[in-house]
Amino acid sequence: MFADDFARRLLAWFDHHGRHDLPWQREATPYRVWISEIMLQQTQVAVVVPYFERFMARFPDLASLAAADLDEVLHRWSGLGYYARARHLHRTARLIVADHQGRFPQRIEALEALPGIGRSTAGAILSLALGQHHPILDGNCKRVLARCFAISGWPGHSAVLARLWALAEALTPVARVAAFNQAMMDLGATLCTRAKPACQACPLAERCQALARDAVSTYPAPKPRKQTPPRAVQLLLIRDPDDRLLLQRRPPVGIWGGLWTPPEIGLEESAEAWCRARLDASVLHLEKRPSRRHTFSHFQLEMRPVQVRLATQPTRVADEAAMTWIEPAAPGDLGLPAPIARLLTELGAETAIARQEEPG
DNA sequence: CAGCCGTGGAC
DNA sequence: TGTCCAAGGCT
Repeated sequence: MFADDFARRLLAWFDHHGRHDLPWQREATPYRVWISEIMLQQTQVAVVVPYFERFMARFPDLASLAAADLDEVLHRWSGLGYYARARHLHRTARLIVADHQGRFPQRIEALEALPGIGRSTAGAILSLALGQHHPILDGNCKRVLARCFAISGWPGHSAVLARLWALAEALTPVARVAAFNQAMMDLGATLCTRAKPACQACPLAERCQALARDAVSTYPAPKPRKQTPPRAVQLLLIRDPDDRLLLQRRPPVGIWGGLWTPPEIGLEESAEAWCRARLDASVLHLEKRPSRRHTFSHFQLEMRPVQVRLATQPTRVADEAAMTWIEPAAPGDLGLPAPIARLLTELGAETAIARQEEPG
C-alpha cells in the first residue's frame, strides 16, 4: 500500500537523520509538549529553545503556571511575539485546573476547545506526548505534502487545506505515530525547506511529484498578496531625570496587548490634541524603567538623553541598525500645550515623538 | 473568508 | 534593503 511505503521511507530516514534531542522531546509530557507547540506556532525552533528552557525553569508544571500572575507569564514571553499565545496559555492552564481536575484532557475534542489550541496543535500534543493516532498539519507538513503530491493552490484556501488534511490523515500510520509526525516536521525543516530544498537527500524523492515535474520551488503556492496602505504609529516618549520613561498599560487585546509601552497618539490626532485630552498632572505617571530587558521589551531602548529613534518597523525598535536618529526635541517644540510643556521642563523631562512607518 | 497578531531568519 | 514567511489560531 502506498501509505505504508510513504511512512516506511520517512521513518527510516527519521531514525538516522531526524531531530531526537530537542528540549521538549527529552521528557515529552503533555504539559511540556503543549508549551513547546504554542511557542513554536509561527516561530522557528532556534528562537524558541532558550525561551522554552527559561519558561520551564520558572513554570515546571501545570500547577505552577496556573498559580502564576498573567504579568509574569507575559514577562517570560516577552520578545517571542504573538502575545495572545501567552494569554491563552495562562487561561488554558487555569481552565484545566478548574474544569479538568488539573489533568490534561486526552480527548482531542476537549483539547481543541481550549484557548490557543487548534486541530494541529491538539494533534501534536496527543500524538507526540501520548502516541495517540492523530495527524498534524503545520507549515512543514503542508510544504512536504504540497510538493510530494503536487497540490496546487495556496494552503490557506479552505479547499486546498482540506486536501492536505485528508492526505495527512491517510498517510499517518497506526504504529509510531509520534515518530511519523516528528519526521514530517523534521523533513520540512531540514530538507524540504522553502528555499533550496535538498532533494538529493530526500527519502521521498522517488515519489515526489513536484520533483518529477522539476517544479519543487513552485509548491506550495504563495499567499495571494493585496497591497495595503502604509500605517504610521506615533508614540510619545517622555523621560525624566531619574531615567524613567512614561509608560501606559495597553488594553489586553490587540497589538502589544497587556504590555507597557509609551502612550500612542492616534493618526488623526496631533500630539497637542492628545496631550490636551489626556496628559495632565494626574495622568503623568512615570514608571521606573526596570533593569530587566523584557517586560517592556518593545521599548527597552536605552533612553539616553533625548535619543529618539525612527524605526523602519515597529517590532525592531531595539535594532540600532534599523533606526535613524532624529533631532532632540524640547517640550516646547512638540506642539505641547504650554502648561504641559512647562511642567515637563520643570521635571527635567525629555520628550519626543517617535514615528514608525509600517509597510502594511 | 480575510485580517490580525511579533519577531527574526534567510535570501 | 525589501520581501517572504515560519511547529497557527482567533475574530
